[in-house]
Formats: sequence, C-alpha cells, structure tokens
Amino acid sequence: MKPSERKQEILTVAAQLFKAKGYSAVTMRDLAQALDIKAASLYNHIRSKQEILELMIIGIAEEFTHTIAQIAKSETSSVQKLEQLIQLHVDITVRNPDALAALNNDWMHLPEKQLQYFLKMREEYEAQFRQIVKTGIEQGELKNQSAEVILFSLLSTLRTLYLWYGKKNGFSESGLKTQLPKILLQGIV
Amino acid sequence: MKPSERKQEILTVAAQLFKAKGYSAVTMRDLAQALDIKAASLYNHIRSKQEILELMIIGIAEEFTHTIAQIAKSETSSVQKLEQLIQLHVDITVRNPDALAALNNDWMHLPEKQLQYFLKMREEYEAQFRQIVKTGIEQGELKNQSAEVILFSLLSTLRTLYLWYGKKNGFSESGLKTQLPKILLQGIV
DNA sequence: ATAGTAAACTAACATTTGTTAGTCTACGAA
DNA sequence: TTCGTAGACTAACAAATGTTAGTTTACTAT
Repeated sequence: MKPSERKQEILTVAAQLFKAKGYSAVTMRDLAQALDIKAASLYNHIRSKQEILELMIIGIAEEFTHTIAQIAKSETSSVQKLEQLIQLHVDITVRNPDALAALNNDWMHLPEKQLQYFLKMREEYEAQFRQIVKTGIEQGELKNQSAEVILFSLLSTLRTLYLWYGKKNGFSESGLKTQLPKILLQGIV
Repeated sequence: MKPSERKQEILTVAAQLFKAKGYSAVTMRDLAQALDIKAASLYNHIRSKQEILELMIIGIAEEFTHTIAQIAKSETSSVQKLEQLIQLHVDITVRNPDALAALNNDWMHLPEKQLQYFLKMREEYEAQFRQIVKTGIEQGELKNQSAEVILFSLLSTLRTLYLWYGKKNGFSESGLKTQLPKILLQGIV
C-alpha cells in the first residue's frame, strides 16, 4: 500500500508545478516533460490527474484535522494550544512546502466525493480553532477582541506560510518557530 | 476610454468565476453562459481571455503601488503608516472582493509584458512595506523582532482579506477597520 | 536461459479550448 | 425613412487536453 518510489517522485514534481501555475494550468504533458518521460507513461503509476491532486491534499488535511483534535482536548492553557497550532503549521509547511499551495488554492478541483470530505475537515478544523480562541477570551487569557477576526488573522498567516518558507532570513524552520508565536500572539507594537 | 457598461459587467462576472475556480479553469464558454450569451459574443467587448485578467489585476496593483508611495513619504509615525496600510487593504478589498482573488492567485497567467510590470510593482510594494517596518523597529516604535517575519505576517493577513470579507460577523468594512489594527499591531494576548 | 513484470514507448481518440469570420437584428441619429 | 453601429448570433478552426490501447524494453527471480 505504500506508494512506489516513482509514484512519490511524480507527486513531488507535480506539487512543484501546481505551486508555480496552479492545478488547472499544468497539463499531463507538462508534468511528464518535467519527469523526462511521455505523458502516457504517467498512467502506469497514477489513475488520473485528479488522483494526483487527491493524494497531494487529503493526507495533509487529515494530519491537520487529527492533530488539532489532539491539541484541543489536551489539558493546557489556550495560549499554549495556540502555540502548538503554530508549531503544527510550521511543521507541515516544512515537510510539504509545495503541496500546501494545492491544498490552499486547488482543493475545489478535487473529485466530488473527496471534495465533500475535504470541506468537512476544513470546517471542523476552523471550528476547533475558533473554540480555542473563544475559550481563551472567556478565561481572560486573550484580549477581548472579535474571536472571528482573531481566528482569521492567525489562520491567514499560518495558511500562507508556504509562500514564504525558505525565501529569506528568518524563514528557516527554527526561525519561524521562535519568531511566529511572539509576533502573532504578543503583537508588534 | 471608459470601459463600456457591458464590458464592466463582463469583468465583474469574470472576477466571480475566477475567484470560484481560478483563471485557468474558467472557460470562455463558462463566462458567456454566466452572462447568458454565446462565447463568440464576448469578443465584441474584449480582445482575449488574457485581457480580462489584465484589466482585472493591473489597475488594482497600481492603486496599491501609488498609495503606499504616498503613505511612505508622509510625515507620520511608523505605526500610523501601518494603520494607513491596513486601511488601504480594507478599502481595496471592499471595492474589489472578487478581483483580488485573481490578483493573488492568477497573476502568473498575465501576458509576459504585464507580468513583468506586475512583478515590478509587487516588489516595490513589499520593499516600501519592509522599509516602514524597519524604520519602526529602529526608532523603537515596534518591538525588535525580525522585520521580515513581521512583514510576512501582516501581508499574509491583509492579502487574504478577500477570502473572509462579508462572511461572518466582524467582517463588515467598519468591523475590519476597527478590529484589524488592534489585533495586528497590539497582539491578542 | 526463461518467465514475469515494472515502466517506458508510439499512436490515436474524442473533447474541450480560445478565437475568427461573417451574418443578423434592433435601435438612435440624420 | 435610411443609415450606422453596438452587440448579439451561427459555424467553424486549429491546437491542446486527458486518457486508452497495445507494444517494447530491461531488469529480477527462478
């Protein structure tokens, strides 16, 4: 059941191309050329273009969902939970810097069934995140601002990490893990 | 030189479709159907599919570029400049909630010439933004964190506003203008 | 050596895509 | 009324797209 080495290679290269031009703009011939084979040969390894997208996205979405559930039910403060969420996003970004582009921008091209599954996970993730923020406010750990705007502000930054990771000074894994919690939680003024 | 009413309508509907599926996945027949006409009829109004993208993106990019230049050279504190930048993003988001999706995700499909122009403007915008943050740190107005990570965190949130605007409580224009500066600048803890 | 198989290939397909050419229709100005 | 034009239409095209079928090649285990 483990994806063969070649299949994994296809997924890696596909993720790079999807990040650069988006899922829809990458043709099977583009992908094949990047791998130095013919388009038809891809089908010895994958069932369809959509299957590539599915394999690229669903596993990561599941990791987000499972991990936030763990964090949510643990016995720590709300602030510590938020710190763990930041860590989670940095971790996943470091391990999947390209696939996350597809997860963010191309999920709508998943086949119907996986699309429903993905959206369910995403809603659940946001709901858990929202609950952590709300509890933090109620217990006075967080400032009394709109939970919704706080949620949006954190999620926007965390979801877009893949665009910046590795690009400049400060965007190494360790750099992000030390800087991000301070900036996102304590503010900059 | 003003775009005819019909042309403007085409751009509006196109922006909605691009937001939902991305530029590449929207066909001229999709767009025509949404306007209840035939695909060929679109060409009475626009020169090409790429021209739609260009008209949708370039004007907004220019507004960002021109306005940040104004803000940068004004005689106010760094914090006030950041507040004005937040306002700028909210303003433009409120006026172009759909086109901003294309600006964020589909700029790479601009024709070569406009692509260069767009990238130049984007670099310039980030450079100005970065300079404001750096000056704020040097003068002690902002905490002494990585300017690069601060920049990234602010820009990520501001650029993704279009995904949230109008969706929930707190995301009205006035809600954002009052909440965002507090949360982004003062932090949440 | 032989057989099996993973993974490449060539050739082809039915659709879909952006776009052009030429035509028809309705309305406002002359 | 006539004329011009904005804006719709039909028909068609060449190119690009995802995918299938069938074949060849090269390595691995027997």
